[in-house]
Amino acid sequence: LENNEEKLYSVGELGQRCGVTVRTLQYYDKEGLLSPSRYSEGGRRLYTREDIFLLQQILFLKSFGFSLADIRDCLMKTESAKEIAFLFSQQREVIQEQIKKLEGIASFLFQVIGEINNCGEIGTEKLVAIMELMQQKNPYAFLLRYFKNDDIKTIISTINIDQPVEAAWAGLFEELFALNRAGVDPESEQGQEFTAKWWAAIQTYAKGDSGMTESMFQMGTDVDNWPESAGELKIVTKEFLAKAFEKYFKDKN
Amino acid sequence: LENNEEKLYSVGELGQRCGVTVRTLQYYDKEGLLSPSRYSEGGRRLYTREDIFLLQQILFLKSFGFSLADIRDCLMKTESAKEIAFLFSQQREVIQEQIKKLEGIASFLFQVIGEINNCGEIGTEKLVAIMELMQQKNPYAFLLRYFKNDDIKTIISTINIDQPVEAAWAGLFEELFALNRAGVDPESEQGQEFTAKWWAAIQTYAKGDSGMTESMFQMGTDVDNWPESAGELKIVTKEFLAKAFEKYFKDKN
DNA sequence: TTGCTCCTCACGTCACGTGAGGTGGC
DNA sequence: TTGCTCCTCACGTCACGTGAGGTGGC
Repeated sequence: LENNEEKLYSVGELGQRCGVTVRTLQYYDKEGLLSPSRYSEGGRRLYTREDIFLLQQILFLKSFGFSLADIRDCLMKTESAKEIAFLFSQQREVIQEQIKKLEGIASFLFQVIGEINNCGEIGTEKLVAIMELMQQKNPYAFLLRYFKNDDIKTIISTINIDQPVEAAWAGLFEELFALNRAGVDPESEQGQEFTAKWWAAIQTYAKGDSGMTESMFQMGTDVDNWPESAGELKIVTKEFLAKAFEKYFKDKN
Repeated sequence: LENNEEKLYSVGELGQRCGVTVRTLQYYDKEGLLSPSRYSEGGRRLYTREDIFLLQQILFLKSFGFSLADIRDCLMKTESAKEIAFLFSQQREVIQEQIKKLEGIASFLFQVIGEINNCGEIGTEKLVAIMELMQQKNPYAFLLRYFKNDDIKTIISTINIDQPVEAAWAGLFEELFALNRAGVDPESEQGQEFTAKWWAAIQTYAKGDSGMTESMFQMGTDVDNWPESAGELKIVTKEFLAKAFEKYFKDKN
């Protein structure tokens, strides 16, 4: 109960919000995957932000089919915000890969449906082909290498020395939040000027990352699904960026 | 060893191509999920096309986290090609939903990364927000209703009475295969004329299905990942459609 | 004080994995 | 005949689920 103490979560609270049961958290504790850094006087588990980020990593890796034993070996204790940002960008890349894979399956299904409607039949081998596509020996094994490597922290600190791109984005985000707080209209001249800068940054940043531009296009469309705890980010995205880009693209065409 | 017998798979063969072990197929048999419709003289399991389509349904539903008990109740024995086509189109819709969800997560991650680089910190609640997004109480429960309903077959037969859209696609596919077999150059006038028709059909068909257009844009880009057993479909898509659309969009801009 | 959450055993379960010992099929 | 696949028990395991009996905290 100190003064500027950060929020702590109990097993039940955390479980509910993250979609896991109390029993699961107790099990992870017993197995040494995730032990809470604090306990109440009565011996109850209290999870800090560090613990929660570990849980986030666990659930992410688990969703790609890794065993708890594998996961245990490559969890990364977070010491700086940069490290978190780095791991998040890794996760985003993996998700982008997954999206591509699913798009491949969807388009193949579409073709097969067309062929069935045409021939009135489907061959055994085409069925098998679909299943080969769906399993596709998970190409995420590289994840373990990425995460397992103890040098990651060194790599990150190296990267940090010169990263003009990251710095540029930090500046843009600062500006975005400032504009929103100042109540600037996203459709105003000032708002549209900022939107143009943001768009230019996307174009630069998305270079060589085909999924990124799409990801940014999608931005805003899914805001309604974001949970309440997204906080200011949700408001800024919905109230400012969504409106700003709507007008921006309307004017462009 | 009859004359026009279709290809049969043994446990090992099927397992290898579908990414499951022999033991798994034996287990599914014992549990009554999937028993092969034929056996060799020596009592070995032989899987027909019907069985394989059941396995396809099992693996698809399993990949969305359903238990084998749940799956057992809603497997659909396929009696007509139309039924297979219908179930495939359901699967494609679910995949499209999944893609949307992943895109939402990716864009949210991107925003959070930006905020971290800006503030140099990430709040506990924002971490939790990411996890709420990632779990998102699987919205695929409706799948069970879709598949479980015994009336599905009736529904399908009803739909079949008037389906000008499906008929149009069947015609287009027929034409596509014919053109390819006739060795028509996709970049020729005849080829481009066909491409325009195909594109128009996409525009119509994609109405109200936001993922569809994207899915079709992606078409061709992932062909290299398609397995060999995709057969003529792979060749037609790669050799004809991919080339045809490349030129088509080049000319359009 | 009441109701809810959380605690630790401990046994159960789901979906297979892993040999053990024997047969089928090219 | 050899090597590989496949067969059926049967016990093991991974990641929890499910009470059983008791305590913590607003």
